[in-house]
Amino acid sequence: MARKRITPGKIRLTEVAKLAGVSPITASRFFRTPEALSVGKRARVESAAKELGYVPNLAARALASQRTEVVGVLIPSLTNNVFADVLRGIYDALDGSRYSIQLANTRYSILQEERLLRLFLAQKPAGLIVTGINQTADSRAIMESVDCPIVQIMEIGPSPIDMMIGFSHFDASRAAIAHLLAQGCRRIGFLGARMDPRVQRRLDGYQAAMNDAALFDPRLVVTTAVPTSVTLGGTLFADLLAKAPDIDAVFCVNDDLALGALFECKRRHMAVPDQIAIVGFNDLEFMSSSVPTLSSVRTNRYEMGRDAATMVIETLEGRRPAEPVVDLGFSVMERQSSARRS
Amino acid sequence: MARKRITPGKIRLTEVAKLAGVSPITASRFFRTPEALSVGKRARVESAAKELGYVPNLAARALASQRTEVVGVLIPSLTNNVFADVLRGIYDALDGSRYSIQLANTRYSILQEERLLRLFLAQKPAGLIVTGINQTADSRAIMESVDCPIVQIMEIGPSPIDMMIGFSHFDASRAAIAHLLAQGCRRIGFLGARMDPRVQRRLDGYQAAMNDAALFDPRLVVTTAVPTSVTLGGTLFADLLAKAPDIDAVFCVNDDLALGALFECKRRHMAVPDQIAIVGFNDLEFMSSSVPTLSSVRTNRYEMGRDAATMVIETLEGRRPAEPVVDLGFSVMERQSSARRS
DNA sequence: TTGTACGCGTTATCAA
DNA sequence: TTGATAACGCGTACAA
Repeated sequence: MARKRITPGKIRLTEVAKLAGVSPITASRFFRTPEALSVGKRARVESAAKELGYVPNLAARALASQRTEVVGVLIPSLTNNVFADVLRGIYDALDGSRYSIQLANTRYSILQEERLLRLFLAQKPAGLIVTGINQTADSRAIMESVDCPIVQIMEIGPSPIDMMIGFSHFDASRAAIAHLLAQGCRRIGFLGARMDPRVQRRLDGYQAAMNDAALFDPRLVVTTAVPTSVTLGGTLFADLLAKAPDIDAVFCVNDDLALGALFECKRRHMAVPDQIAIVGFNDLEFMSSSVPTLSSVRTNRYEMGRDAATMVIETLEGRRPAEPVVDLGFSVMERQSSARRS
Repeated sequence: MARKRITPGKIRLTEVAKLAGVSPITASRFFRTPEALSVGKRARVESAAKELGYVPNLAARALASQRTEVVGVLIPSLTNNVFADVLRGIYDALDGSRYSIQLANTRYSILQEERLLRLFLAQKPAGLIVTGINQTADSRAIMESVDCPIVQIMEIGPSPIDMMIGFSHFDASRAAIAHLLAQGCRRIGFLGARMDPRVQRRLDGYQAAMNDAALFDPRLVVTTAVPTSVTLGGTLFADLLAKAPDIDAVFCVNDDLALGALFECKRRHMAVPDQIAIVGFNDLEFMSSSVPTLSSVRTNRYEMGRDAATMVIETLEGRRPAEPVVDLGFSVMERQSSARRS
């Protein structure tokens, strides 16, 4: 009853070891800790592997070692430029390392996120990078019980699951409003799209700043759950003007909306900044080259991704970061679109 | 010498099977082909799995079955909006399915691509989606010897490795120039950044169209290897004006450059389209809401990603697409920026 | 520094 | 429809 499966042509570690004249485990060590081999055997295994075109079987490795070298990354959107920058940072940091990335898209749904989390964990990831601080209770419980470094990115808050890197969207938004107030603006509109948790906190920051100045008026706020776009910026700005024709400034929760608002101003022949000041959020590349240049709140997205990945690696290698929560801050980039002749 | 490793608390298939009162293989079948079980056992295994909180071990599964359910995706850039749309299509198509995605970034390097390809293949992917038709000879050889569906995306050409979906960048570019010629433009500049193979083919298309009209002049062409940006669009346009002050139109290889050129025109108080017509490429969302609206060549990026993923799935399920090469075409979106009063 | 023995958790194969 | 057996390819633990 020879119901063996043995595939004959296949190159396994055993084949490499045989050709090199060593035991399989020695060949195995060559790929993981080459410095533990004598120089002679090291060379023999190396050339044998090359000659046979050996490709390690990652599944077997993962099964035997009970771990993998993939870092799971959960982000809410692939389309959003903001995450593209974060991702670039993550890929850059992990590129030279032994770790690879498993990326998934939660589509701004924490239920979806929970599902993906379970999927990821079935693969025993080396580490995890997740977006934001609003997870389901189950997600949190799962992550807290898992034994791998986890970094929450994009924002900071109390009680990190493990580590955290980001900034305060509330403070950033409030700083943007403070800038507009300092420019002499009083009727400052707010344009928001998608309204995910971080955008919501920007709205909170706006409201706090306006309340502090005794200038808050609900008619100044226009939001929608619709995903953002430049076109939407124009639409929302038109809505805002309809509700509050006397505005002298508008704060947009992202730069696409700001650009859309600028175009809408052009269409209506409204002068920016003299008639309407505009401030965006994220400081995408185009903000500094539009006409007029657009003010925005710069956030350190690339650094966020890069450092989050680095925190994972450092932890895996036993050098846990001293500070589990990193505030990357932000800066208000004051440009022509909000330069009022007070 | 009992150096067993047996972890006690762990829930394996065996535990589930024991609780359900069936053999492990029966429990295994429940997760793969539930309809092959009798109704009674099916229910018993199901409740046992739920009760124990069983999570399948993907590494063991991959090792035993010699395959995985991940589709590898190789793209040259994460920052480029163009790929964000393609990715969204891929994720959307694969989302409901059993397959997950392994994404890697080649950074526009075919050597990097080859390295990543080897890495992916060590995981025995269910399928592969790669960008473009310019792979190294080794990459091609590797892919041709692999037994899984492979789709090349973004462009089409002769001799697909397996399947292909995209469009002709040469034709698309030529169509854009034909449009400008039809508008009465004669001195049509060309702005190119990054100059990857597909951009190069757009340049070829431009040159062919201009030669056909006996209007080609090397001074009209400005290119750089630098990655694209809106700011760069302004810079390149300024360079073009310096070399050829008499241009009456500019074709930009992407929309960021086009927007940058538009802003540069504003800065110089050059009327668009009356003095300078502008046409971009890709038709990103903002093109239709700028002032003036910007003409562009629309490409079906989302569909490309979605259909590429679908082709992989169909092939895996035994329904191989009738046509291995799919041309998604393009369309020239004629907007204000190129509407000349002939 | 190198090797022996065996387990990792699942599925393919064959038989009933 | 169900089950027994072995195999998937590698790493861990321990010994030499």
